[in-house]
Amino acid sequence: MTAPIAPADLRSAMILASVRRAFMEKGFDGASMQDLAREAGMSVGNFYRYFPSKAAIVEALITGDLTDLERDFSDILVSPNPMGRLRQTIKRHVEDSLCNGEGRLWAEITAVSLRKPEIAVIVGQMEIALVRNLTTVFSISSGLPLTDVIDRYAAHASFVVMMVMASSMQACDAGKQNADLTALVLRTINQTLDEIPQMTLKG
Amino acid sequence: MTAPIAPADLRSAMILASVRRAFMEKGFDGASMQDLAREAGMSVGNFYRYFPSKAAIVEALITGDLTDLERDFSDILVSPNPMGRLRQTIKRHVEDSLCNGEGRLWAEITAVSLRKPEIAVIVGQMEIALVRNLTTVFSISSGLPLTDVIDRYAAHASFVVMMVMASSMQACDAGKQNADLTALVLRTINQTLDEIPQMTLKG
DNA sequence: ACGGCAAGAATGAACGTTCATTCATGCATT
DNA sequence: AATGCATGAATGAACGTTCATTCTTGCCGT
Repeated sequence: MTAPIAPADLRSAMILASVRRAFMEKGFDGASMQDLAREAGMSVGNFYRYFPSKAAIVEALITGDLTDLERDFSDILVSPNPMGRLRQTIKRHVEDSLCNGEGRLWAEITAVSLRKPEIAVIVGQMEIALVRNLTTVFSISSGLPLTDVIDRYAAHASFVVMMVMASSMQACDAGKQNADLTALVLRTINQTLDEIPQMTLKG
Repeated sequence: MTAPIAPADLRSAMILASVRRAFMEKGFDGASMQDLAREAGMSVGNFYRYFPSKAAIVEALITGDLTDLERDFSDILVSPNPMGRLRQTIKRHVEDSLCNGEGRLWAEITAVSLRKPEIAVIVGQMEIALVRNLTTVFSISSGLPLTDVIDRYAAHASFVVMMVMASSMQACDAGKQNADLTALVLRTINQTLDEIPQMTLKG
């Protein structure tokens, strides 16, 4: 049987979605529980029925992002041309995430993760998941065993992740400057992916 | 005559140096004035004789970093081979800044600058200064007029800055993973700099 | 050499505010 | 009547900031 989605979980997910705005505008330390509750459209007391503490919200938020990423990759992995699909997903992500506020959140998460070990663990899990997913794509498109790919190209995966993150954290001025920079980022990512061997198709 | 350094300025500079640790460990919002004062080895009240508010400390801290950068570049610009000197300065910076806590501070600054316009202004000035300095180096080593270089290679400069920042914000695990990643970062930076035309030396 | 004294460096308790968290209470629905 | 969801006022701790006060220093007339 499929796991039934508890209504409370659904509610929690909706709360997490609304709460992002408050965190974007004020930061994790700057946003108060009052702010979060207001943004979620409920009272402070009721808020605590869904999340036992402020720290729990932050952790749930990051964990939720990890779930989203897994979903993106499951799409990529089942596609007929995973590597091509990966490239276009990254392109879209880099071009869209410029001014949508998602970068603010990631900058916040990065800063906190370098400071708080318990957050570092969660972010570390996410990066491990990303690298595993990326190397899996590499493995499929190259035909090499996953273990070999991890040995040789894990750093390539990390590097791509780093570039995507970094470009999402750029200040958005919507000028030529940013467009040129985005182009350079995408070119570099593509060059990095070009270094992964490709399986020669048999006719 | 050289501008005399007021003792108060010297003291402020020392306070800024000591205060970095508190900000690294707790973040800009997380560190209290009591924390900062304790780290600076003085009472809270006395602390306010040197900085009128918490925001002023943050701004002074970032501005101080800008001054440091200008000093680095003045060394580079007067060297006989500015481009080579630039490469080795970047290499040293990327390799050293991995686990020394400077990345924590930059992650914090990045996050705040995406959130607070007044901080964004200061960080923006720093990035402008960096790009101007880098393009000046490009201009010298290529022989092209500065305006041309800015037109064509400002994005290259921004890109290099972005890479250096991003790699300093990586979590430090001191393993093979990080070493490989750093190698990729440095390779990419060098490739980017290779695209700047070099003046042919005349014998 | 020495007591008196102004100047300002330094202190930490106090202030008003805001924070995360809790709890007594109300309002449906059964 | 009873159960579960929701409220927002209450609580105590901690925050940034201020301020009355105490130390430290160096100079003065003697």
